[in-house]
Amino acid sequence: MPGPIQSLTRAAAVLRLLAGGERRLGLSEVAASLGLAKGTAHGILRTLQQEGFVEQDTVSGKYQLGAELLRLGNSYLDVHELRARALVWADDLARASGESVYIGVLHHKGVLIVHHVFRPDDSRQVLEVGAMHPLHSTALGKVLSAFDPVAHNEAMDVERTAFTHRTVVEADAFEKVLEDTRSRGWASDMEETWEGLASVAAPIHDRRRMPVGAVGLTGAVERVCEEGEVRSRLVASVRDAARSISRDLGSSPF
Amino acid sequence: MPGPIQSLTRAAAVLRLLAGGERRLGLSEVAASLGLAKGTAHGILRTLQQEGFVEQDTVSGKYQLGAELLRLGNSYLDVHELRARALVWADDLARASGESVYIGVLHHKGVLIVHHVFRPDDSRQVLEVGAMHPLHSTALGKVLSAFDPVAHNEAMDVERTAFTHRTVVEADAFEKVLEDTRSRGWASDMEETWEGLASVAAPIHDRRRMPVGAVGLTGAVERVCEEGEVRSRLVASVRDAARSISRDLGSSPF
DNA sequence: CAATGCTGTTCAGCATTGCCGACCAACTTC
DNA sequence: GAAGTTGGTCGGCAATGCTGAACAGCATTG
Repeated sequence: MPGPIQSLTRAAAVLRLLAGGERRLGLSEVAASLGLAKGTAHGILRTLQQEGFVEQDTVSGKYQLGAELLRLGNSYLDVHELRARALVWADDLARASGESVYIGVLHHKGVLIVHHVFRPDDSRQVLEVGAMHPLHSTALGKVLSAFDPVAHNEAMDVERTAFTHRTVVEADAFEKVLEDTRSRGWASDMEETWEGLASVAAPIHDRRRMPVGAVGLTGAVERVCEEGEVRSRLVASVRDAARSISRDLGSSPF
Repeated sequence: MPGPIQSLTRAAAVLRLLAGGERRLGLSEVAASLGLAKGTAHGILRTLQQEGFVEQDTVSGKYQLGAELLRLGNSYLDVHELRARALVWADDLARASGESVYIGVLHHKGVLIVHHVFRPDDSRQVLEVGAMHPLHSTALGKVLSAFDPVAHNEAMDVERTAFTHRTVVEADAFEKVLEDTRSRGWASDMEETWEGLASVAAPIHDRRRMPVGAVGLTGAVERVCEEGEVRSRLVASVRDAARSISRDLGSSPF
């Protein structure tokens, strides 16, 4: 395979750098962080700014991500077939379970949330579409790691940080979890990522029976679990939703 | 000002092209649409793919936008100061009014929605964050056009399409609408964009009293209006919210 | 069933392109 | 006011990436 275009990979690195740090970054910081000459970095930033991918604070001169990225990210969702098919099923699942519902796909050693339905009550919640969740500690991540070979490799490679004392970190133990997930067809997360929160998820397959994503719900452990186990009613709802979406995508049910 | 980087502007054009068409595009289509040699287009696409900005359907070989854009768009929202400050106020406004609330900023001859709170009932709604609304027919757009000189120019330049029979299209009449908006400090949209929907919006100013965005609500014309006029209670709520956000941004209230 | 149009992809040669690093101007901070 | 910053610019060199043609895999077509 021929080499990639230098200026493009550098521009992508700039965007990722800007996405990483919370605050705005100056030209010199960008150049130094990426090991580029100031002139080079400036050329890239100037072009990205003209295209709307980057904005410059007129007073401080520092740079941040631009609005065009939001627009393009939204367009991505529009063409995303899995998401489009899953919309109504996710809604039903949220209604039936009373919990927040997430749909995620594998992306860059993590789970990218492509759809999120709020828990159907009036509590204040923040939308997590576009956010990344860890592969090794969430129900969505475990499902992907168990059924998608690529995700499996990435999950084993990545450093599995312990978010809580219940997080499974050790390789052998984690592999065991994935085997269980494969055999029973769904995964759970009992306060392994966030204290007090539990989640359940099941895999979504496409027409060629390849795993393309996962659907799951998350909620307070007191509501989701019973005697240390996930309520079987919720497990059934999640698996039903996953099957329905898969069928919508053309996967035959048998 | 020195010239922009060729390959970058071309890559941006590719992304915008992919964002425009609903369906996936083939290499040849991309190359032809942009007037590039096939080899050139392929190099750009290949690099964008490696960076995750573009994905290729393995079976058809066609290209579509990639997941990384969603992630970056999300990061954009994280850094967006206006949005961060406005979150709670938008929530309160939705609660008080019982309608969906939008926050928009000027972007590329339109209004980019950076925040959207669902109408507080159980109806099925689609999140419009990242979507573009027209400048000349929505309340948000009119507010921006009235108070932001840049938006004003763009609104006058752009071709104002008539979405409904009530849309104000003609230049003089539109200018009149903007003057009214300026004098009373808020704008409305009575079925000028979508049949049956009305909206109200007010401007948000930053610490230097420059207009940086707008906040508004949208709902069924029967609920929002009364005897052909927007309910004054809703107008007051929207303007209060706009003032609160502006104050949060450091704009002095007098 | 082969011919013919597609598709995406590769490659080598050439000159355009954009990278580099020094330089400049405008602000802070001593 | 000097010595740091900062972001921004510019000329010259060569590495870079663009071009256009040729390739391989697939469908549809004659």
